[in-house]
Amino acid sequence: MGELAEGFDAVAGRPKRYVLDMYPYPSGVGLHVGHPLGFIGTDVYARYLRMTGHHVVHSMGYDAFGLPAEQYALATNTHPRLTTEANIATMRRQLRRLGLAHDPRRSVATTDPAFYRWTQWIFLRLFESCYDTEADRARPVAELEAELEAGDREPAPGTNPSGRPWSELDASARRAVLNAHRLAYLAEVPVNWCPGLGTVLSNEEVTADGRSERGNFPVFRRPMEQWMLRITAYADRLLDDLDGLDWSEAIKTQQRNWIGRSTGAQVRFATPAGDLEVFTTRPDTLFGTTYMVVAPEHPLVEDLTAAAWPDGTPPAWTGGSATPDEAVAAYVGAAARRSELDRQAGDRVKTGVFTGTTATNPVNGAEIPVFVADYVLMGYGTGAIMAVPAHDQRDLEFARAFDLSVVGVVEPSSEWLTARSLAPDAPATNWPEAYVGAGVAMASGNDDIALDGLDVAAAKAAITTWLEGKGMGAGKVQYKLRDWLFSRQRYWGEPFPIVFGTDGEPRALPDDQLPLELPPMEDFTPTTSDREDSEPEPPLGRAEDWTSVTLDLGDGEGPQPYRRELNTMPNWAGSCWYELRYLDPTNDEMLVAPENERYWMGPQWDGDCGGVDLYVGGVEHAVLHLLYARFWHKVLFDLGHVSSSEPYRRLFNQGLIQAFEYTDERGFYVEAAQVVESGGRYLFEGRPVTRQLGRMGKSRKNAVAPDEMCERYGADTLRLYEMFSGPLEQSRPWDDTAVVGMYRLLQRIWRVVVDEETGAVRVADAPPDQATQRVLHRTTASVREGMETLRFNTSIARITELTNHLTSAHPEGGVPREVAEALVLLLAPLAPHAAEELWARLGHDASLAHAPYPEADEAWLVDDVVEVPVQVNGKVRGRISVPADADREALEIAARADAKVATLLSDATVRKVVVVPGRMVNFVLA
RNA sequence: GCCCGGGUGGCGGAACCGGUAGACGCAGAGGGCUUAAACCCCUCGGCUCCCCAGGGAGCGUGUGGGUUCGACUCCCACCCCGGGCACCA
Repeated sequence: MGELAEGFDAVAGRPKRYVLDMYPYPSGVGLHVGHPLGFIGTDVYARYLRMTGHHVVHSMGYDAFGLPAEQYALATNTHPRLTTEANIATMRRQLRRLGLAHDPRRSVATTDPAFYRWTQWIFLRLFESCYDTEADRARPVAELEAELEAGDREPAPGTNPSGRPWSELDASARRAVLNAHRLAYLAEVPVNWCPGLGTVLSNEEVTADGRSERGNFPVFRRPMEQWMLRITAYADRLLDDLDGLDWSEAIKTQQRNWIGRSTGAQVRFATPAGDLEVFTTRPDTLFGTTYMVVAPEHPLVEDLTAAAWPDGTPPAWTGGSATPDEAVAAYVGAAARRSELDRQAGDRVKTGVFTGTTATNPVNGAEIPVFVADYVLMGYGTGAIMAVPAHDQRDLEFARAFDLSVVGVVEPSSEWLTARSLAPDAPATNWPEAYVGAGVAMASGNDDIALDGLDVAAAKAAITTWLEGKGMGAGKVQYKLRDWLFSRQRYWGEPFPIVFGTDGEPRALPDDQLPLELPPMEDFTPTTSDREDSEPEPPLGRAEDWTSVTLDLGDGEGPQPYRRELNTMPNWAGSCWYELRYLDPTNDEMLVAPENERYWMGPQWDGDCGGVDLYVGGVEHAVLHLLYARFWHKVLFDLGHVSSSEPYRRLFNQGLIQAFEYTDERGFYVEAAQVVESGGRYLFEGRPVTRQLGRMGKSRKNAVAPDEMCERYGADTLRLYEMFSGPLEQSRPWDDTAVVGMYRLLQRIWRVVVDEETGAVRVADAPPDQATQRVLHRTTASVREGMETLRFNTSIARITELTNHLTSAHPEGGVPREVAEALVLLLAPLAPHAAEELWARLGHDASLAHAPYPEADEAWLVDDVVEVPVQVNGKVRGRISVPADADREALEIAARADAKVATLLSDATVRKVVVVPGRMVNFVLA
């Protein structure tokens, strides 16, 4: 340990360090051509970096291929496309052909016990760490406990339900307080239970229509005791630190939306059933609150339900029931039966029933009705809202449906009023929609406070201060982000390094007892079911010798009987930190030596967060892997294990190779390979089908196998084609016929060096002529630029131009050796196999993998003579050849001398002459 | 509905900071080599029209305006395509 990562590519005396990482599986471990794009792109770049003198660690991503295929498929039971060994064998073969064969030295197999060990080690750090609400940094729970014991601080608000001081708490209450601070904790939480997969899923793994992201099975909500990771403690930093990252705005926006920070206030409304708390982003509109709503799942629903309808209750509020009890029970029951799908795909007509109870508006003492309605979600805020129909569209729709009053408390702008043909003094009741724009407060005052005339921000601040002073509310930041559900009922995954004593309390395994390996099992399939009420049965529960053990945890208790945790960690666990392991892959004392981490990933300049220099991955990990990994990395940073505060400084999202897919009149996919085109129409078995561009996949019957292309043209042709067809970040269709172009290019380059008849080298020792020098250096500069900016397509175009120049300048061979060698070196990162072979034929013994990449000589980049366009009134009317350094005057004289221009100028008045030296001349006529 | 991307020849795509639009490749046309085909090599090509084989004119980067001597590039409005979020108070 401690040696500067020999990495895998370390070269003595090459000090420029570079970490290149990729997450190569855009969507599961299927076989589609999106993968080679990422693979090849990073490989090209890594080869270029090595040749330009960088010290490179090039990770090959989070390796799922270390698994025995059958076990993997059975254990996960989630990849419809990866179910046979043949599939994996095909993928491996494909990688071999691409020259990217599985190399054990370069891969960190996350299923390797040595890797498990450190994943489990990090989990224990999470379990034994808390976050401090004041410092918002991870630190050992033991520190917090000592401070509480010494009376230096009190438990953070919300972590101590009893409210009594630490010294008066019994052992179990103290554990509960500490648990409420831990970054990894057990909790009975409503989870996403997916019987089809036999496991629970995290929020991020559930799609918007309530199905599993993998396998597309229905998902149900139910309470279960599960391991949770307190990612919410990092919400602010995960949000704020996005600003310093070199990531696409699209991904940053997705993370921002997912974290969903909103600032507002929590306000308490008094009701006969107790206080009802709401969260609002618009406390300034408190005076416009005309009713309240609680979600059907709200714990106070029952208490809020009155014994009888108050006098004068409108019939529409009662849901047709004789008593509030009946009405609320019917509504809550109906809401519970509606699936997530119905609830969101519905027509969004506002429904609800009155509870029969009123609440008191704290600012004006008004008695306002409390409703139960499903447009309020239990999962956000407090599950209850104050409704301000004048300034919230949803509330307005509900108010209109139930004939509730609408009170405007923010003056609409005059534009808004005129656009709706409203008089300035039109009452809010007449507004066609809620006013949500900026404006000053009106009709908002009581004996104590007056908001009238304040703008929205000032009014928010004033009312929040007032509420705090009265003890009726407080400023509050609310997040959409939830804690991360971290248990899975699967066999395959890291077992938790946790055992339970006879008291039922969780205990950490000591670090020196890691790794905890999975027990060998005959049958490790999850128990799946199609019944919503089925019970989760983790496969590990069937390994009885493993689950019940007698251990000495080194805690002074001696050997004791324990029961192991039966759940395993989700597949995201390993991918949260694997990039660190590449920096020090054989270290068996720590996950990564600090000096290695500092060298490769430490901050490079003032204010730099550090991290991987370039991370290539698909966009679909925006709120899964990329959020989880940032969270883990920040915890490791807080605990002092890494010096970088972010894992991936720069993120590059590669595009996918797409393919045309064809559907028949019923909308079913037909075999794309058998569709024929005729006269602009597409026919399958004689019947017309519709064509669409989409992702490749077996189910879409449009997958093309790169294998065939490799077979026919070789890996280099495939690499070149994939890189050439467009920029790396862009998705684009696969075109079988276009592949041949790159094959021809390689053949022409081959023939520059080798005589095909005799096999002899046909380069000449003569020096290149001026024209060739110019093309060579120009090409070199452009190719380098394309490489730096990951625009490999333009680099290949420039190499093609150089090749075209050489073949036409030397049709019989005899290309100057130094030019031929430069050409081969330029090509090397893109087509390494062919380049290596040519390099050897040119008489070099050593590989060109670390040969210096050609450099452009500035002297050859400037032309003596340039051709510039001459415009008349902005239209090009001629071209002139002038010395490159010609001044304005000389340019104008030359331009006027051009025969055609002279004709156009002869009987016109030149009003103005614009001359850009070296660029163009423009005559503006009167 | 909101938030991100993106619209350039028959096709994939080039074009630095506002300065020759269409590099490079595919497909296509014509020619060479060949008994023939394939491979390979050479030439041509944005669209429309005009003179007559070499040029000339007009129109052209989703649409409509604007700024500028000059706009694929900058500004305003709109249309279309792709992706994400979606009753988040």
